[in-house]
Amino acid sequence: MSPEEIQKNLRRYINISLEEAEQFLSLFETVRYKNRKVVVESGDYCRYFFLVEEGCLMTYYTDGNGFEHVLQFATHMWWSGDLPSLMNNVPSAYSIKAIGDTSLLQISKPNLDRLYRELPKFERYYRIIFQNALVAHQRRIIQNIAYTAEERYLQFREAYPQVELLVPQKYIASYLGITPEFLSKIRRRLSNRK
Amino acid sequence: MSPEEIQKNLRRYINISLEEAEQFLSLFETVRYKNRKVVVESGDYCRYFFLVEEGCLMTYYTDGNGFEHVLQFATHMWWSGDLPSLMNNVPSAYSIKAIGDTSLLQISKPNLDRLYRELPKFERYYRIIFQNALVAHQRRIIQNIAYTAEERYLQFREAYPQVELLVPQKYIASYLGITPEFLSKIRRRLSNRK
DNA sequence: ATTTTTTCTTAATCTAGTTCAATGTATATA
DNA sequence: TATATACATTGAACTAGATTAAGAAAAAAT
Repeated sequence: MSPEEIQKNLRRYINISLEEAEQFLSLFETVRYKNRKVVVESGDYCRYFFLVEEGCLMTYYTDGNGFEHVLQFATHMWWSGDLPSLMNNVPSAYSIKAIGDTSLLQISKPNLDRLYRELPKFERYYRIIFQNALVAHQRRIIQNIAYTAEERYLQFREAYPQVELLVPQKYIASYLGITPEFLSKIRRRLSNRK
Repeated sequence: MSPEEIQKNLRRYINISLEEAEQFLSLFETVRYKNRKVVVESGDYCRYFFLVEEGCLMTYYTDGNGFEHVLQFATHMWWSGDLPSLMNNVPSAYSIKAIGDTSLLQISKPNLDRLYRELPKFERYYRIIFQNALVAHQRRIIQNIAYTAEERYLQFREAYPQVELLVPQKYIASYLGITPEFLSKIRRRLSNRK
C-alpha cells in the first residue's frame, strides 16, 4: 500500500503528514497468503497485528468437538489479530485463516510499542479503532440474543454486502451462530417469499 | 472517590501523578440513583460517560416487542454509557438503569474532549480500556454461539461472581440470552446434580 | 478434461430452549 | 401488619434450530 493511500485512510481518525504515514508504514512488512492458508493457529503465539490490504482474514474459535465458530471477517483496511496473545504473550485462543488470496501488512509487538512511543497520536488512532470495534461487537451481541436467525442473516447482508460475496456460506452461518443447513433453509424461505 | 483511590486505579494502565488524578476528577460530577431508576432512556441523548463508584449500572436494549435484552452490567470502577450517542450526538439505542442504590462519576462529552486535549495520556488509558472491553465482548460472542445455555451460565458465574449476588436472576437470564424460566430450570438441574 | 475436494441443498427426525399460565416467595411501601 | 409489587419456580405444550445422512453442484487440483 502506498504512503498516500495509508495517509488518506488514517486521516479518517487522526491528522497525519505524509512523513508520518511513511514512518508508520516502515514498521510493517507485507505478507501474502493463499486461499485457506492458516495465518495463526490457536495455541500458537500471535506475534503480529494485521492490517488487511486485499482478500479477507477470518478469525475463528475451535470448540472441544472440533467445530469452528467465526468471530470476525476482516477485509480491506480492517485490523485483525488475537489481542490477548499479542499483548500478553499468551497462546492464542483463536485461529486466523485467509479467505481468498490475501495480502496483509503486519506489525510486531515491539514495533507496535515503538509506534505508540514515537508517534503518540497513534494511541488516539487505536483508541478510536477499538472504540468503534467495541460498538460493533455490542451490536452483534444484541442481535444474537434479541433476533431470530433469519433476522440476523438479513441484518448481516445489509451491513456487510462485500463479505457475503467473498466468503463461503458455511462460514457466514457460523458467524451468525447457526448451522450451514439451517442457513440454506432460510435462504430458500427468503427466495420463495419474493 | 478520593484522588488517591483514582490514582491507584488508573495506575493499572497509565502512570499518573496525584495532581493529574485531581485534574481528571475535577472534570467529573458525582450523581446518585436509587434502585431501578433509569439513568439513560433509549431514544434520548446519552450526554455522559459513566464510571460506577458503587452499585451497578445495567445497559439494555428494548426490542420491538418490548422485551429487554441486557448488554452489560457495570460495577465498581467499570465504565458505562452509549458510545455512539455520546460521540456522535445521536439518540441512544440502549437504556441504562441502576441496579441497587448506585453512585456514579459522570463526564460530559466536552469535558472528555478536554481531557484528551489537556492530558493526552488518557488517549492511552481509554485505548487500553476499550481494547480490554473489546476482548471481553469477543469472548462473549464466542460463548453465545459455541456453548449451551448451561455452559454459559457456569462461565458467567465463574467470571462475575460479584454480579450474580447483586443482580436479579431475570436479568442474568437476559444477559445469557435465555428466558428467566429456562435459567430457573438450569439452576434446578445443577442443584439436583450436586 | 477428469478426478478429487469442498461447498451447498434437501428432508426426516430430534432437542434445547420458548411460551403460556399458574403458584409461590421475597421485598417494598403504606 | 397488611398489601402491593417485583421476582422466582414449575409444568405442559410448542417451535426454532440442530443433527444425521444423502445427493447435487461447484471449485480446485491433477
